[in-house]
Amino acid sequence: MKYSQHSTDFFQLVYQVCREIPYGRVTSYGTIAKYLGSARSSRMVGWAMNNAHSQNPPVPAHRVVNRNGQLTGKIHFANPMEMEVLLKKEGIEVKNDQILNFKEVFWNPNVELNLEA
DNA sequence: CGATTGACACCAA
DNA sequence: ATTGGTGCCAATC
Repeated sequence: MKYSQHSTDFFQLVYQVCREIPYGRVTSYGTIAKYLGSARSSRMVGWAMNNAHSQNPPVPAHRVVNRNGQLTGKIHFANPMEMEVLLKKEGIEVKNDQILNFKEVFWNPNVELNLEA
């Protein structure tokens, strides 16, 4: 059932941004929300991820963590441990559900996408 | 339409 | 520094 798959949907925007995340990079919910114009909708972003797995091209939700760089959403993955594995495969150091070099791999769409534009 | 939810973020104690 | 509570926005039931 296609609930709201219009391109204007907030969710779609979230998914789109998530797919924009470069390999080996991660970002936070709040950052995405801010990029979309709703800085206070960080929770919405996380919720959007709830349907991320239902999207046709599954969004790399494993590259999205909270502002602490903590893998809070790993539990929502089919295999929670897969999130860590995926991140590690991308060169991201994950220890105890915490991205060690979070600051290094952090990707800021507000900045990078603007520079690219 | 009203109430609840949700993978967060921020402020206060 | 750590813990707890509140706020926010949109979607879902």
